[in-house]
Amino acid sequence: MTGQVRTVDGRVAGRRGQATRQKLLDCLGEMLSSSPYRDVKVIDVARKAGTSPATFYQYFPDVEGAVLEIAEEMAKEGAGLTELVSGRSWVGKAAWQTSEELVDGFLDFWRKHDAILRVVDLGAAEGDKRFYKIRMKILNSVTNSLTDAVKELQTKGKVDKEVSAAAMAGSLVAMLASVAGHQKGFTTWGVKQAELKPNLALLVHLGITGKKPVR
Amino acid sequence: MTGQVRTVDGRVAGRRGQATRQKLLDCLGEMLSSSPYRDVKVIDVARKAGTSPATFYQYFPDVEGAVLEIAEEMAKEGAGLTELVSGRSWVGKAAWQTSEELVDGFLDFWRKHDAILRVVDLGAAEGDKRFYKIRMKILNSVTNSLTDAVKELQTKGKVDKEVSAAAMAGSLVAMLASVAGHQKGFTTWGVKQAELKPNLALLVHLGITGKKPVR
DNA sequence: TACTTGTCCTGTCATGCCGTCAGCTTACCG
DNA sequence: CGGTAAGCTGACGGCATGACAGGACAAGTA
Repeated sequence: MTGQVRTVDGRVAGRRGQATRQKLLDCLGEMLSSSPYRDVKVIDVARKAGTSPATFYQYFPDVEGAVLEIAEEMAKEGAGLTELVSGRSWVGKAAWQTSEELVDGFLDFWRKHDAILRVVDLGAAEGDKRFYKIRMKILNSVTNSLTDAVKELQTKGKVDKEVSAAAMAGSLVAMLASVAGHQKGFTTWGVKQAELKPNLALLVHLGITGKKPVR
Repeated sequence: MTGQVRTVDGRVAGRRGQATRQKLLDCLGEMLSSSPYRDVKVIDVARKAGTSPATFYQYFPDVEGAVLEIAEEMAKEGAGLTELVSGRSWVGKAAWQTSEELVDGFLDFWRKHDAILRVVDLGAAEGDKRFYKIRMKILNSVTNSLTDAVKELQTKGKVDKEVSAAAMAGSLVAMLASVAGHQKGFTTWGVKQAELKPNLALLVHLGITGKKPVR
């Protein structure tokens, strides 16, 4: 389905080529973690990978193109976030546990990939559809599951019909993503991780069920 | 207090100089709206302003420095967001109105300054303290007011003591900021502005008061 | 008006990154 | 061992960066 990995000039990448390519991606990932996106240069990535800029351009059209590649990879992993919601219960004590685990899982994922996610977020906010699609892919895996949860609670009459399930789920997920992206900021401001998580869980619970949690 | 506007080489900028400087800032602002941050070049800004790159460097150390300048200006305006919350009521029907107006005001502000806020957000996420400070200045104007509101409701016994007022306020504001930054994204995904706002207001209301709104 | 002073702008230059190409080296295969 | 395709890089024109010195300009002074 994905076809073979190809170089920019159309050749099929073999064993060695793929290794080089991967090394470049790894080095780019590291650079993104340590320096501002704006200052990441092709030549630096190449140097770090022990190769030349020309080699970089053999595999990627530009820095952005390579970032997209990394992001795509991460998005695949992000699809697994669905399991934080799907099949979970939103009733009684179980609902609280579901909320907590969702928040935990989400924050962990974000912390793990923060550098790339920053860039994806920027690209998406700037209106680049490719980045936006990737961001969607990750967030939707959670958003869709949450939307379903709300809808189900609505059919059971446990949540007001007026609530737009999609908007609610989307807002909650956006909140999680934003807070996750500024976790360091929160701690600097004096809010500790320990009190941040329960409050996020509380908001999730309130948003989905419309009620205070039973702990 | 702010002292005089100075050039990079220490001279005091006069009438004409300040005009040029401002023009450069304006043009930079426009460029940020129309092209990715990574691709904004000094030479383009200078050309757009009808001057030369050398002139740009007379007033700013680099693109980032100029962006900080614009952001600082915006932050001053952002301080006015406090009024969306301070002195408002969080009881009964008034609480719902307060929530709605907060969401409205916030989204408007973000839409107005979206380009520059994107960059500030990125800088803050990357750990740049200067950008982080600006982001704080804007968000705190709302966060602090909201924190006070929660604390007041807590002393009246209307909100659980366990809730961390700061964390709750911070999370809600982060949500608003994130959703605001991806407004276009939401509409693309099929969530209309009309249903987005009430749901955000609902979440704000739930988060602050812990109860469903009375409309 | 001519002169002086300090602000303001730009031409120019060395430096460094970008992105491409031709050509060399390496690996694989019959 | 030759052929073929993959893999890599030196080299190059082009462009942005950032610094400087010097010229243009406005305003005050005699």
